[in-house]
Amino acid sequence: MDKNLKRMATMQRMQVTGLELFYKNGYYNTSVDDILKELNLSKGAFYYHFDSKEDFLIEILDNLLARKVYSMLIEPIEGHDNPLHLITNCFENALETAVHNEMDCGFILNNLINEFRGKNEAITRRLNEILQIWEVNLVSAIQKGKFNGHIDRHVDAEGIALFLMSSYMGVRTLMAEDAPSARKYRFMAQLKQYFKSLEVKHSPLKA
Amino acid sequence: MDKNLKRMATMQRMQVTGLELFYKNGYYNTSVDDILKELNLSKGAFYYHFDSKEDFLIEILDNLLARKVYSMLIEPIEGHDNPLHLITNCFENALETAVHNEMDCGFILNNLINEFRGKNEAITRRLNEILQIWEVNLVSAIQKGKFNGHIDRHVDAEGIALFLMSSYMGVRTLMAEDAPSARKYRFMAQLKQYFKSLEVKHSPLKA
DNA sequence: ACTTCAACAAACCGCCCGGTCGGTTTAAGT
DNA sequence: ACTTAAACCGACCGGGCGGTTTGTTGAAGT
Repeated sequence: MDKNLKRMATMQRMQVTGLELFYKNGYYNTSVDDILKELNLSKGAFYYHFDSKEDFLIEILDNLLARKVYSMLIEPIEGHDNPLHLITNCFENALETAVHNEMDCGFILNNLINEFRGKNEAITRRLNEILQIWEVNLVSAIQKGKFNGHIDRHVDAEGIALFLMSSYMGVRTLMAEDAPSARKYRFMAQLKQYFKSLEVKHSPLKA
Repeated sequence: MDKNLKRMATMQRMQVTGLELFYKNGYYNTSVDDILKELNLSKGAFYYHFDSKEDFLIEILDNLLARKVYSMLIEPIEGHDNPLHLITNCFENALETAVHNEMDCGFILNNLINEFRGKNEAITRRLNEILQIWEVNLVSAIQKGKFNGHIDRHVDAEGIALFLMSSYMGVRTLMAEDAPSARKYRFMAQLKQYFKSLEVKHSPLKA
């Protein structure tokens, strides 16, 4: 179906620039016209493809944001290597991407969550679902590390996951404000320091 | 001057509810009318006391937010005790306050920074100033701890401060989303774990 | 008693946004 | 060549927002 192809292409274009502008300016401060102006399209085109601005956002969350989080933060930590190494590399790459992003506006999931909290239940739930998927995968990676002998058996996997998510979300906000490269470097150093305390304790007498 | 007293009282009331609503709904999604409706005041009263909505916000940042951050996050870590203990207690209290806050909407400084990034230079600068004051005080507390022998001399004070600010900002966002009490508990446990790795290394042979 | 002015009320203005709708173009099917 | 429907255009509407202006009140000063 050629028609269907064009339809999908146009919808995709709209969603991509929509996500960009929502990221840059927030949802409520981005008008539908702003998005359409960027694409040289009209309002008729928009409301032909989407029911409403909110429906548009939901499509973006499911089609683009969820996949983005998965490919950048979840998929890289899958595998059977030491999860602390996997997570370190994953964060390193994610932060490096942020550093090189000319217009870094922080962690978009964090921004959207803050914007919709207490204002739109449906959107908030969807955003939290993405967070939960991230959390679940972190926890299971850590537990796998405990089982495989990479991580101390006594640590709290849920606690570690929460600490990782918190610090990542926070540093992304701070990196967007000032000195992204320096802050990334400092953050990664402290993360490694924290991870060292989670490794299995080798007998000090044996060393 | 009785007049001046009343003037100050009205302005204070406006600022307090203004901060509340900006915290709950964000700045751009809170209309001046919303604030005035809450106080049964008119727009005339508002624009008699303040030049604009932006001027109003700046007054709030200087008069209320900066002091709030100082009293909750900076003043408690001043002193000559072990700064790791001081920071632990400070975070414990700050997070406990958030847990008991019926309408916790995360860390307001984080929310405002995300909302104004790339949109209002003057506001963003003021918000960053508050962050910097926090950072400077964290750094100096840690350095004092290094000097006093509470903290390992080889650690990077700026890195620790950044890591603390990041994780705090992040966990406040996550606590506002779900399971605040459990998340606070888990977070504090991991923070203590991290802090352990920063303590002065006692000779293992001596123990 | 009269003036003065801070303090507030309320109507109003211009702008912008989300959403609608009738009309036009494009292209596939026959 | 004609039909049909998808894809798109752009003027328009209702409502809400930030901000202004004009008018009213009430207490202090003389």
